[in-house]
Amino acid sequence: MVHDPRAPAARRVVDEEARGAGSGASLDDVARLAGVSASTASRALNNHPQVAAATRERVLTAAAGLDYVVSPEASRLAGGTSRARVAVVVPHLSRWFFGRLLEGLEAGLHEGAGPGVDVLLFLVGDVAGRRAFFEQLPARRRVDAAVVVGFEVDEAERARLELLGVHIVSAGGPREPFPSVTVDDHRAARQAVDHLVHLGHRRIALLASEDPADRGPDLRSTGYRDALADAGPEPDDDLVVRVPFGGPGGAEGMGRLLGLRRPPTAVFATADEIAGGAVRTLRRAGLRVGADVSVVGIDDHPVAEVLDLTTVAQPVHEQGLVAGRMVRALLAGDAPGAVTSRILPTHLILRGTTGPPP
Amino acid sequence: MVHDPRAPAARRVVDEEARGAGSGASLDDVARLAGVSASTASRALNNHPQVAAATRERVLTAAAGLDYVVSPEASRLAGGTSRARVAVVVPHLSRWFFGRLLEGLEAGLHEGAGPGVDVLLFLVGDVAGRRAFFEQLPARRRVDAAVVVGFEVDEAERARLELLGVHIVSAGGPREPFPSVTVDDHRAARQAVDHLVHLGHRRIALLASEDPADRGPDLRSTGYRDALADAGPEPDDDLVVRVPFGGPGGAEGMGRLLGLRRPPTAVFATADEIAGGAVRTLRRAGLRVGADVSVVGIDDHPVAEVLDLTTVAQPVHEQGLVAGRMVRALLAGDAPGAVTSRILPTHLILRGTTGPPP
DNA sequence: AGTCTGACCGCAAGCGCTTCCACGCGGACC
DNA sequence: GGTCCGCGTGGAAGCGCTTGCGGTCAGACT
Repeated sequence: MVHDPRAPAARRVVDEEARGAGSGASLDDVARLAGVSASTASRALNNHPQVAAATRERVLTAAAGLDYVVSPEASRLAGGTSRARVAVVVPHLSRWFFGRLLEGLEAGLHEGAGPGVDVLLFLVGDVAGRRAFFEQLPARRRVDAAVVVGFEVDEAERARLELLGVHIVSAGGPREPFPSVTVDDHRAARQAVDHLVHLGHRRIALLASEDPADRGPDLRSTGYRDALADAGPEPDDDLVVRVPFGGPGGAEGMGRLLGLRRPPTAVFATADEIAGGAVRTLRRAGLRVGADVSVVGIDDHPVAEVLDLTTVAQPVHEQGLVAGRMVRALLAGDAPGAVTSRILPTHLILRGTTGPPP
Repeated sequence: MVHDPRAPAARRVVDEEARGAGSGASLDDVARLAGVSASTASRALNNHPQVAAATRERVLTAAAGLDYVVSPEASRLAGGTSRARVAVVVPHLSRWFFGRLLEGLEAGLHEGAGPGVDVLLFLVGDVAGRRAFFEQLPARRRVDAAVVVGFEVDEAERARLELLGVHIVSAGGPREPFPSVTVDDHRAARQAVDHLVHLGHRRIALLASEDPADRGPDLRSTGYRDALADAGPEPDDDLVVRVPFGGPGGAEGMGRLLGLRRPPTAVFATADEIAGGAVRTLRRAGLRVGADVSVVGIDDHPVAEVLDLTTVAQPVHEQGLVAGRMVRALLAGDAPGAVTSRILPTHLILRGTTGPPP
């Protein structure tokens, strides 16, 4: 921003430069070329029924010839209809889960007819970034809806958005009091651990992400705990290992477990990516995965297929899809209360990394 | 807000509904509450030096109390400073490469001080979607710059954007006549294949993605061909297999190679994800990867680490980062010619899936 | 003491568009 | 043959903000 009052011209020049050549054609130009008034030109361009076909044609031609594009600012400001804007807030993008979910979200947001929406991307890795998002959003940008992916929104944040009239939906995170779509992580973990129990395992380890932000209150860990509690084996804290998210973390955690006096016969990892690392360590140690030691993960990440990893699949793309539809419903005027949250089912996929204990 | 008793009220109501509760506070409200004129309020909010500290304080307090947020439309329309908008155009999101690159891009776009930018996400999977993007962009939305990730932009498309004053930069795709950042895929392929050649392999297969859109004109394949041509082994079409991108594709392609009368002793896959599938097939077939058959990929995808896969790493995050900086330079007024394209280096990472032929 | 200089502030003019209203006009009607 | 009607159009009023310009004071000068 230039404060010097003597420099209006300068600012304009900078502006032009910054914005590029920028077609300068305005609605008035189009109207003039078509020999009509701006009002008529506007009506013609907006497909108003009240303009004569011939006139409309003339206006459209003029607009095309001038490479005219409406100024979205002016249009929206003047009360014209304009595409909705939705913010997508994600903590990561390089993890498969988030990318995949976003693909579904995109599909859900654009499916059907309608005017379509613009998607604003906000990558808020850490808590600070998240807080900044919720504080800044109002300050300068403005969206009609926000979908948060994979993390919990606290009440204050939600209230702030609602105050601004921003719809909010959550996908792939914890259950929320507002429209959300997710899976039952607690149950998914139980499916995984129950499977190990049914195979006869008693010493089952937990390999969990140490990042508290991952999957909110760690339902997958409590699912593990509850499954064990029901099954009989008394908990052994040595068998619970927390590691950084990802393959290297899993590999290192598995190493620690192998160093135990009484190593586990099976391992439940809270994510396939962690499980993958564990598998690698086991193989390197010369152990046969699925025979000497069983490993099960969650997600059905592509790596699971490659590793022949038993896992509990969750419908990631679909969570995004459903969330996208929810946003559209909200944007169409449905009351938030009328948009029902959904919990999508998960299911065990049997592959080669699990088997009875040796 | 005064309500005209007649028709306008109806419009307003619809608006309110569509936009949600929407705080109604306008600049005038703030000004009134603070006991100043709108001009002064505006200046105070925009940190203009010409307002008395006490006044500014009063305005800020009023604004906070009213939960006031500027209307970006009005602000931008009136010539106020506003954050730039950049479109990010990607063909996929669930693939690691794109997500990872976008993380770098985000970082590059937001680094340093400056006003920051808004990122509009466009997911254009197929050619039709891409075409639609380049045609639609002008129609309704408006961005200041676009970065295309991982695909080629044809001259007509580029010209269209330039006409509209939209800067464009390319990342992770082919080299372009406009600012772009990428790696030398041809060279990367050579690094991989040369490695196999140096180990003594003569029958080296190519496992390539069949999607012609992947990596544009398939430089990795030609890199393979050229490396072989230089090394001596005469080309054998049986050893060239094209498969759908991904693990399953790689697995199936490897199966085909294994069925050959004279199977290869080494395989070069144009992506780690494909290589991963190949490794799986080999293991299932009871072959020792790295001893009986060597496999090398490209990318240094996380799966490579887990599979202990030899690969040629490319700096994905950094490509995004550099692209983001280029956009900022362009937005700051640098001429496109002054922003030099970059080709980032790749390097071989030796792991366990390659070794001398049996 | 009179003038001058700034610091602060209000006025008003738009930014480019949409929409309400009024208006002219030709045909359908009695 | 004069109304009435409705279609197609232009005029004008904003949407909410920014900013050049000019006015109003308080001190700081001479």
